[in-house]
Amino acid sequence: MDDSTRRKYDSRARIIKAMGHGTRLFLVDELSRGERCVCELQELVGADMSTVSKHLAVLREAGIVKDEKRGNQVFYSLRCPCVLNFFACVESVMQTSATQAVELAR
Amino acid sequence: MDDSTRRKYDSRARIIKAMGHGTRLFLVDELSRGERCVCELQELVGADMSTVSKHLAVLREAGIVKDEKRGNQVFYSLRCPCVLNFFACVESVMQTSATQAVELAR
DNA sequence: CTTCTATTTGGCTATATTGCCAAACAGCCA
DNA sequence: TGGCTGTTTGGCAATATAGCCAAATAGAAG
Repeated sequence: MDDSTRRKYDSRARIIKAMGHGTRLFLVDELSRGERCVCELQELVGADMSTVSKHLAVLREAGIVKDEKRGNQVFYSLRCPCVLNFFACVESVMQTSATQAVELAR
Repeated sequence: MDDSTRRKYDSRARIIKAMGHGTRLFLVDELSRGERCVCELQELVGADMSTVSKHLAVLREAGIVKDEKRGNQVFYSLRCPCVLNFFACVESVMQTSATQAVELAR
């Protein structure tokens, strides 16, 4: 694999990797229902505010969410709702695994 | 977020995370064109065979690929071709970022 | 200006991931 | 059996990530 090919896959993987964490996946799912401010998200996640803020920064740097400051709050929302397609595919992978596990057990 | 919710998102994130690495994303892309044995993939990736094997193990454990031993070779193939949907979405995220960057520059 | 609230950043430790080498393993063939 | 090829596993060092606390920043309101 040459350098430019590697860069191409690395940059794409970076976006996927941003969703590859339980908390961040939860944030994306929650944002699919509309914009939320950091404090709302922090409440839902139940982690330190700084932790949630850093997760949101990862999603923002990957281009998955955007932020908008209003007053002294920051509202986050999905920039590319297509990321929700991931959920259906992941369910299908889990389904396939589960089905196969049952078949093996028979 | 309660424990069962956390587990739910963690297990889904684990699948996404498996794709969140340049080499593994490349492997999935290559496997979308048909099954390949480890030595073919190793040739294409250009890393140590053990490295490629470990990446394939990550994809296998996530349920994304399956392996089949024939003779003394192991052939890998996609178990859930829907993962290819990720590519289109990732392109769209990159497109959005690029478009916005251009607009900001104007 | 001071204070208060909301958020981000810096810094740290604990943990996880990556990629290489060497060794183990498995199937094939002489 | 012994050697050969293809693959996986164990182990290690380097690097990256996660999450907490404390400190910095920014806007709002007194």
